[in-house]
Amino acid sequence: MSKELDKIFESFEGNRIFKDRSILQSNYIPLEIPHRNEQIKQIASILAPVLKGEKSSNIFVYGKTGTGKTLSILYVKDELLKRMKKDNDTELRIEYVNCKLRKVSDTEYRILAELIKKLGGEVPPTGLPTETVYNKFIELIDSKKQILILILDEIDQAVKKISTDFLYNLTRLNSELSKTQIGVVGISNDLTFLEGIDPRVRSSLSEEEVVFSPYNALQLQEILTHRATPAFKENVIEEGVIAKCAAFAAREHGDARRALDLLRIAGELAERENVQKILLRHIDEANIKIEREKILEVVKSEPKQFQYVLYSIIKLLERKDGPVFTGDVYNYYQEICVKNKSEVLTQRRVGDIIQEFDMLGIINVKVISKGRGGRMREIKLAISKSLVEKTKAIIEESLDYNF
DNA sequence: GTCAATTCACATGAAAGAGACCACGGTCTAGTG
DNA sequence: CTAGACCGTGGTCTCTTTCATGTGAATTGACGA
Repeated sequence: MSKELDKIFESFEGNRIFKDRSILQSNYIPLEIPHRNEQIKQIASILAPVLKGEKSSNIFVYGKTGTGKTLSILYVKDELLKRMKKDNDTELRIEYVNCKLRKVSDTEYRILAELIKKLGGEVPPTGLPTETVYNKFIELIDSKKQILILILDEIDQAVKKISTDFLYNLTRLNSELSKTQIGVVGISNDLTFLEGIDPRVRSSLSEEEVVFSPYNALQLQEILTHRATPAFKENVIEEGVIAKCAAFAAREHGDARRALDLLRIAGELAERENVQKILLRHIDEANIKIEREKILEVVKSEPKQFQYVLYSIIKLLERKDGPVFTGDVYNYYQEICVKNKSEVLTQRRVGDIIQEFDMLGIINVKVISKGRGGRMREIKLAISKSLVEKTKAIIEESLDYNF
């Protein structure tokens, strides 16, 4: 419904750019997935037995972000469900869970809770022993004869946060079920993920493996064209825009999601400016905007202590050229805490916080050794000057005492 | 001059604590007949 | 007698602290040429 309304509003508001914006959104599942036929066929043939009521092999899917893993799996899922015969006595259920989404499911408990919810059960958000939740899950799925395929997206993240026990339990689950059989599809961004896993779990979990290699610029270009044609009105894209988008994303290890985001944001920018076409410069602007919003959003939502640490880094780097080191940051951070009458975290913790900022791409961190001078992190900012100023302003707002 | 041991200033890991949140079951209270 | 309020216990979850161990290269100092 809302999609239809979008269309209506867009055409009424004198929109000159978009025909159907939703096509460029990352959760949109297109009818065709270019350059992934091989993988889709592979997955489909592995999962095919479930149509006859037999258990399929477990699959492990690798590939970096934005290479179409999730999309392909969901596509196969839909096709399978479409072809499922109604008269079959064993039911087929396929459930998808993203293990990374914070607040949704990044612990064993929550993944199970999420699954139970999808299967129509009910489980409180916390408070129960995990054991109970397991039992409830087993009870729920074993109530009738069915085949269950669990798609666990970003499973590497889950294991990092939980432990491999979870996977072990999962693979062992089949032996505890009498009527139902479970197949697991694990999706991982990390190609080396299975290396550190218990061999028993590894062998049962990755009976089959499917690899998604990154798209190259040419393929990205085709994908973009494929989506842009129905999404935009005719002749609103300047020559070379698509190519530029593709080039940008190809630099980011062929991330198609990124490319689509770029194109969509560029479109929105053009629309807001009320110009007729998406120009090349809109891509640049979109690129900056995505970066900027991502980072400012993060900084805003980060707790006070994190902000203090980041502020220390910014201030210290402002004062002197070249990198700063863990110790400097910690000292300055302590000062800030004292002056703002806030509690001071231990150095151990601050070290972790610094590393988290690195992961977020706000700073660049390298561990260096200065010989007898010790071993420490070398910290540099990884964002543009103007963005730093903006970040600083945001943090200063929440500071009682300004420097 | 050479080489291994030492040393610095942290990094990195593991474990456990604090405090918020919550479910569950039992007990107490107040309202009802 | 019963429904709802009110606890106490035991669970999860996140953020931290504590304790322990690891680490890369400049520095040191013993050694031999």
